[in-house]
Amino acid sequence: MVQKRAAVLQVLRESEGHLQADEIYRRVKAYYPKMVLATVYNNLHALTEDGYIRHVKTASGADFYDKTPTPHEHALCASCGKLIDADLGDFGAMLRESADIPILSYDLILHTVCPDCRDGEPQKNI
Amino acid sequence: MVQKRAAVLQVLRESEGHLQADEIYRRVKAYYPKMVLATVYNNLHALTEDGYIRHVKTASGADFYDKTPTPHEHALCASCGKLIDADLGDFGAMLRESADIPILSYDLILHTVCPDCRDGEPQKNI
DNA sequence: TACTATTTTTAGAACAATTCTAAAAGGAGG
DNA sequence: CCTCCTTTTAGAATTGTTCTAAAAATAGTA
Repeated sequence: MVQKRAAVLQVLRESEGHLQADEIYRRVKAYYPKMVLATVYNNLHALTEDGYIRHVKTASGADFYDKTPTPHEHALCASCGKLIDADLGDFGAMLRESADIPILSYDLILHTVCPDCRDGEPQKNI
Repeated sequence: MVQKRAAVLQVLRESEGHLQADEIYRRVKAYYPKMVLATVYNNLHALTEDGYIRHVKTASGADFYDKTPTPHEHALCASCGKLIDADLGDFGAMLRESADIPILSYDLILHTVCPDCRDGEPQKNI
């Protein structure tokens, strides 16, 4: 793996877990000032293809990249805008059982208030 | 309700049920050639606010507007790109029960192959 | 090492869907 | 027929992402 790709991966792995492309860009730039946003996207795509990370699309706003590639669900905090992991048990199986059509895949984003914001802390996003 | 707003609503109501803004624009233009895309968006927002229709956001590509405002789930056909209704029983309740966090709302889009495409018909979107 | 092929990076333009802005037009009520 | 409020228009702006073509880096192999 080439240096800049490794840096993108490292930044994401050292993060809380879910970052948007522009935040990854800002962080990688600290190491590689010449880095360009297109390179971040290139590498995020490559890393996603290769199964190192996961691309989490959202209906509103920028997509996130998740350092954990194994399938699980996500929630967006309505207060601070952070993406957090959500445990829904074996939701996928349940979904497939209850649906009246064959499900190839699905995009699910829950909207919640994250624990930090619930406890009266952060809220950087209002 | 003013004429153009009514026309937007009518076009959607006379459709199969789920249209994107630019398709609504094209259809309304048949009645009002001077219609402008911004007006379609204005009216779609107003109609959504007033509960006449429903705004269905997607993670990839344009959003849809649904003539049926009552809550239900949706699936996108991977073959032709159409949005169709999906019956998932009382999915919302099930979701809230199985989640480890409070759920304010959620965005869910299933990916499927619609009945028409399954039966070897349409596929306009490949 | 030298040569070639492939991959990665860059810079900047392009893109798509949507929103914004400010002005013009339309309609409603007194 | 004024005045106010809503709707419409035209076009620019925005946002996040992708594309393009050229340059640079890297790898593979003789």
